[in-house]
Amino acid sequence: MEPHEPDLTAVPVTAVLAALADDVRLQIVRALAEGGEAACGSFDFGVSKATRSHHLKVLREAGLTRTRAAGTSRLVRLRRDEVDKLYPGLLDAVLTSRPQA
Amino acid sequence: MEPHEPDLTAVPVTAVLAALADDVRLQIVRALAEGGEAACGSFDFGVSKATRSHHLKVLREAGLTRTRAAGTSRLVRLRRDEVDKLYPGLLDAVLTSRPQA
DNA sequence: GAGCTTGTTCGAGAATTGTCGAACAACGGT
DNA sequence: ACCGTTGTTCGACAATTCTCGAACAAGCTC
Repeated sequence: MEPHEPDLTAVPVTAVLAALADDVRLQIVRALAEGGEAACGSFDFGVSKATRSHHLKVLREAGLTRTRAAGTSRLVRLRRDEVDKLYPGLLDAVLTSRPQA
Repeated sequence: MEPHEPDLTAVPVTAVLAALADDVRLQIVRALAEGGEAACGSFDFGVSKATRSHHLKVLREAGLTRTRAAGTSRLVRLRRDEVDKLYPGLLDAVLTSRPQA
């Protein structure tokens, strides 16, 4: 069972935007942008682990993250370079916005 | 009845992204970016006028467009400068992506 | 004023999405 | 081998969103 990490060019731009258009997922992306690779469990934003797993799947299938197994954990990281190359300014614009707006 | 055009800084970034994360609305934004101000009726992307009106409302309430009355029509335009200032690169990233992805 | 054009608003239905608990799977340590 | 930890998957339910036709409102023209 592959993690299903698509080529970013194959993902509709609306799917990328939709992936970023959620508070929980945006918090995950912010954490990844700031802290680099992190275990799934390190994201605790007030949702159940089932919900968190769902959000990570959305991000992964939108081509925004990559996941690799590490023991009993899974490490997630942002596909920063690829996203920046295909959508220059997108992540910057989203990430530098004050978290509250 | 006001058009309800919020200050862009008052709109959550997730709402802005969600507004852009739809095919019909993205086509509208593209058309506005390319052709400047346009009447609501000029957008014909295969949806009913009720649906089109709904999408224009979403864009307006996300702070992305402004609307002004002009006779029996309403002219819509992109708030390009404001968006670019608050989210540099966002519109560029979205608009320059080939329409099909 | 009658009639046409242009848009908005009002339900309502279909589809998608976010959320959860419970069950399952894989790994590591004792 | 057992157990605890870490995640994923499976229904299920609630909420949101997209879509439409019909009704309504406002403005122009005859």
